[in-house]
Amino acid sequence: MATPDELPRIALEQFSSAGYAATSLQNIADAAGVSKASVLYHFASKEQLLGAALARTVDALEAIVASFEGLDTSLSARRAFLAEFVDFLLEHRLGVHIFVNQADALEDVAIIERANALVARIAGHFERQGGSMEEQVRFGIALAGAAYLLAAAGRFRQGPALDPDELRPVLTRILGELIARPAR
Amino acid sequence: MATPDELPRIALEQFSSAGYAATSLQNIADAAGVSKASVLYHFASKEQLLGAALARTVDALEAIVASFEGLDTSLSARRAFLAEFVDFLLEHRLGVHIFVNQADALEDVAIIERANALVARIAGHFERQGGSMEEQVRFGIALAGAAYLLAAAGRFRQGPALDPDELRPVLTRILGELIARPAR
DNA sequence: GTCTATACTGTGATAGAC
DNA sequence: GTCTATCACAGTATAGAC
Repeated sequence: MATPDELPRIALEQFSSAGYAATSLQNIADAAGVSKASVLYHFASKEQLLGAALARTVDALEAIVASFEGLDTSLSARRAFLAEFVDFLLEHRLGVHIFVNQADALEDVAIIERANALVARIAGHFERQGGSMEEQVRFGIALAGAAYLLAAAGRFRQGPALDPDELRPVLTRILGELIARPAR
Repeated sequence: MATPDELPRIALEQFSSAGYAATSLQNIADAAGVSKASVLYHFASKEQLLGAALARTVDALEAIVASFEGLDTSLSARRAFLAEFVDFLLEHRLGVHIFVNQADALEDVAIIERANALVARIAGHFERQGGSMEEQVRFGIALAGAAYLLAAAGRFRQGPALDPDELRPVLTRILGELIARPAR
């Protein structure tokens, strides 16, 4: 039986893998070993539980965006952003997965709106730099591709699951090619 | 009021954007201008409607996989595959979006299992060529990134929505960098 | 072939005992 | 703070009139 402060983590796992709509409070209560009513004692609604599950992820994203917007538009600044961003993706992979894959299904949920606005700010910054549609596309592929990969890591792989520490340099290199290349 | 053969297309749009679980038969019936019972007259269950909505996409994917597995592992063969693949992504963007983003939420649905097996075959082919975990990661990012971008195109963009014909060369170049690079 | 009406199940949320 | 019991409602699916 899980303690109440573990509920957001348990909920996050299910919201990420099965989807918010497809995950019932009963599912979460069962996984936590408590009753549905007990879950709703700590979080007044399913939506508030989602908010609690995503709070740390949105805070981390906000910190990244704030520091990023203070930088100039040089390649080295992009590379610095990238390192931060990869760490963020690795640490908050389930939350990011929800933002990317369920953003429009959950578009009227407060915390999702907040996250969408933050992603739009990053994307806008990248677009202003390159000015081209291609830069926008590159950023979208990098974000969504990484989010998918980290949440689904191992689904299509026969071998052992992907290890975060093994993944970090690979992800940094690939995302670097996408969004922090030298200008052509 | 839509004709019955338009129902799969209408359903596909909603399943892709709002998610399968979050889309009710009532939503689909309303969008089609018919009653819920009428939808269920043509498709015996919600799951069968999903199957009809995804049928063309899975068929197209199967054709691509079959032709691809007949090829050798040269760079030119990869490039040929890529051209086919980009066309497939552009034409079936909503279906691909469902496969990528809702695959594990729908893992016990027959047509999703079929699609998962096909994607695993492509991924396995790519892995065999490169042999490295990085090749697998590159493929995952390319697939999921493109799927997200095409389904969500314009969500984070202030300007006009992305045009498929404008997008094709850009997508081909970016995915080419990811999965059809010259060997290093 | 489309509709209204209905059966049945599961949902989010609340009340109240302990 | 956790539980059982219950509420009102929406979900899929079916029955039967037309």
